[in-house]
Amino acid sequence: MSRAPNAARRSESSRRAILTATAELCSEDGYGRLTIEAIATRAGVSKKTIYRWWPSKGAVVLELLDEAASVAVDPPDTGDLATDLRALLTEVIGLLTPPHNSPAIGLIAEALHDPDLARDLRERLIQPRIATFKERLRRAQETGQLPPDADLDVALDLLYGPLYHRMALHLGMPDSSHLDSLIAHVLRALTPPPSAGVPEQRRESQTGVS
Amino acid sequence: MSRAPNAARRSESSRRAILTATAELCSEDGYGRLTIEAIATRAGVSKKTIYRWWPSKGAVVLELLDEAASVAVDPPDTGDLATDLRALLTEVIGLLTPPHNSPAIGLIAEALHDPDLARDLRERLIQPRIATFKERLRRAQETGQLPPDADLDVALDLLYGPLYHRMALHLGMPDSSHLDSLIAHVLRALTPPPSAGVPEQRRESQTGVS
Amino acid sequence: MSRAPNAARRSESSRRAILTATAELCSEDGYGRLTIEAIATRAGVSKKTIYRWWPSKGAVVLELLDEAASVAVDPPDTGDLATDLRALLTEVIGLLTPPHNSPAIGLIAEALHDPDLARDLRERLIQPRIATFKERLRRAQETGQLPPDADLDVALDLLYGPLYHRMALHLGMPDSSHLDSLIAHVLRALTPPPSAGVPEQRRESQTGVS
Amino acid sequence: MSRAPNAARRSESSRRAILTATAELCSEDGYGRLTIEAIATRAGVSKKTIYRWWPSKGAVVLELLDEAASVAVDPPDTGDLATDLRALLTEVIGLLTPPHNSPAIGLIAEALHDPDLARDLRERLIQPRIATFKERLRRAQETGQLPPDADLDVALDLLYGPLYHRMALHLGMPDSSHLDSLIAHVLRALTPPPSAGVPEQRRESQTGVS
DNA sequence: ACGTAACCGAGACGGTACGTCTGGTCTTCAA
DNA sequence: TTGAAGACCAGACGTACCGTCTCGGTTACGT
Repeated sequence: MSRAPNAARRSESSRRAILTATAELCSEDGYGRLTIEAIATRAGVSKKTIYRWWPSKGAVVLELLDEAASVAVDPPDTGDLATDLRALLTEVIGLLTPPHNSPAIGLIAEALHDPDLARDLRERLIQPRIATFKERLRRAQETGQLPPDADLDVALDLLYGPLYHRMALHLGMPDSSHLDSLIAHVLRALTPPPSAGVPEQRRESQTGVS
Repeated sequence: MSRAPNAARRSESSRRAILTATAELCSEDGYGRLTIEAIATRAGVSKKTIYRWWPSKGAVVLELLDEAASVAVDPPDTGDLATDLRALLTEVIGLLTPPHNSPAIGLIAEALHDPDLARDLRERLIQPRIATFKERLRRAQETGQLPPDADLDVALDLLYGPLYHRMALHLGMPDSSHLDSLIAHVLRALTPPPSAGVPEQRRESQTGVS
Repeated sequence: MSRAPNAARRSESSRRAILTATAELCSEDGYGRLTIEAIATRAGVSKKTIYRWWPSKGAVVLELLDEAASVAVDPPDTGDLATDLRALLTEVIGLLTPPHNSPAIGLIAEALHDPDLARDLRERLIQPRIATFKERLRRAQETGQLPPDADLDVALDLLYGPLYHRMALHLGMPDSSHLDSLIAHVLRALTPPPSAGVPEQRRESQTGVS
Repeated sequence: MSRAPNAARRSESSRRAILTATAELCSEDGYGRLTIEAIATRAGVSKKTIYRWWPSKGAVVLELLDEAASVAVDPPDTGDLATDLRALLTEVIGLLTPPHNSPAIGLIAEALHDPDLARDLRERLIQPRIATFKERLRRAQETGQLPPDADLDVALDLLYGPLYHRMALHLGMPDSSHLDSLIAHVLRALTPPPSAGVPEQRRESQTGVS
């Protein structure tokens, strides 16, 4: 019969101390070494206070990333699709490229056997970015940079997929030219079978990249 | 100054018991609940014996998968590229689709913060499959199903990437039609910009898929 | 510099609720399981309110016993000393014989490492009873049932001592015949060394018992 | 399904370290401040190791006292009963008179709400001393210092009772003259109603005390 | 009569210690 | 002289209460 704590009376200073301590410890020792005990000690906070507001250390880190992300709800829009996709992918590459032991990677690892955390991760971090991504593609359809019937879900898979693939298998994130090549391939895949002048349009947008 | 154990005197029956126990426990409780202690108890083996031959529980599971995989070194070759890619991807989908709590997923999760395990995983399980995959693409180039300058690394990223993407974010494995669509898109991406009869060839291979 | 609360404004209903809840919890789970938190919850009272008026859970229980005790200030006096001593001892036996987990015993246990509580316990529960006990013996001296120079402190020790001895070591409270025997021995101890007809006097008083 | 640990393989050095640490902490901070955690830390031992062999901190302290006691199985026997009783009682007074925060008192307090510990305490510490005490009285009966039908259980109650009474109520241990007086009274109580030369014998023993 | 002091409920907070768990190492003993 | 059995150190886990502390709301006194 554990009743929910009263969020109104929550101590913001404790919350801040916890997130700060988590960030520090995470960058010092890596997500793997991160411990609720250590967070509590570093933050000068009772373990109970952490457990009161978060179900697991993963949830704390998720909130940390959530804050840090400060999601740009509006997608970048320079007018050139490839450039904007590059920007979006580069942000994710940043999250998945550990200087040491990335919190994002740790979070994904933990979510792999914690369905609750997985759901939170998806809802709070991933879905907003997916929406942003699709919004940009939708604009591209409006401007004719992409055909109106292009499958945006496939685009999502093809563009983000490689990053997770490489993360999961420790294959190294794509460098700048890999990235350009990937984007070019995917844009080509999304264009309709060659019939008329559509390809020219695509080529124009690619030209804009260089 | 820990001396290496003498592999020649290793007890094969212990090894078998350990792997069997690991398999059982893994399918009963899932990788997450798996414990060296539990393996030792179930296998009737000392913990020391496990630590003597494997550095971590991940390594045990890796060996388990390695055996079970008995990789078909030769790629499938029905003559139709899309069909064969489908077969290759479907195998991976099987590994990444947990009936319960897949050992493969657990292994990937653990490898995310264990570089040694990651290396072993890559060398023993992943690279052989990548080689097989590329071998099939190379044959496709020889038969003209793919252009000779197609970037096989990009193909790898685009085809396997989506699976890991979906695994990592719990988005659900692609179903049959998703898969067809992905393969079709990727094959289109790999063909050169429309100039000659190549597109026809591609369309043929797509027809073969349906 | 915590100022003393104003007793005049104290809420009697809270006090009652706290004592009632304490009594219930004590009889349900025993003194050992009793916690301030549980009392507060059961009584529908803030923990602060308890701490405002009592220094410890022991103090609450002490007040509970104090109320329940409703000390008979006047000692029993049937005219027969042994009978009256029996009555006095029987009351204490009742307190120290747990049907379950006696609050009195719990209180004594806690007082063993809480000097403040020990003092309160002595002053509020014990001393009045000792005074009553001695008052009865004094009357016995006046009526000649005890010699005028009988050592009343020794009598106290000899009569109550066995009860605490048995409580402390879980030896079981004396039954009816033990009790008679104890009283008889102690009365004999208090009589002066045999010189004249004194023994007869004692025997008379014993006869009065039947 | 917790299997019992194998006592044969128990580490004597750990056991010693634990008991030593317990003794130190007990005399430094008192029984009340004693903590399993602190014992483990001080002893350089895992908490698990303590819990493996003892059910509670009380049990550890009990074993400590048990060792320290190294009970003299043979009762003192100077030939004078009162003198020997004095010696026996003085030993107990020593245990129950805290220089600070006596382990024995803490143990008794804990046993008051821990029946298992109470049983152990009785069997390992108390009963042997009771047996020793009664053995001395039995010899006194043989030498005629006590009547053959003296009730030894009553003697036990009357002699040890006062000590526990005073301990429980923080009344202060009896000083030397109190003690003499108590013993004298009890010996008188154990002698039969005056009829023959017995009193002389008693008086002799009393003389021996002074 | 009305401001204000202080009690009240509620419960979040920093802490301490609990007893359990798992990981990896070290010791013992039987074959 | 190996290897099964398992005790050991280490320390994080999540829980239970502790006693302190705000926070509004509500008496009830004192001016």
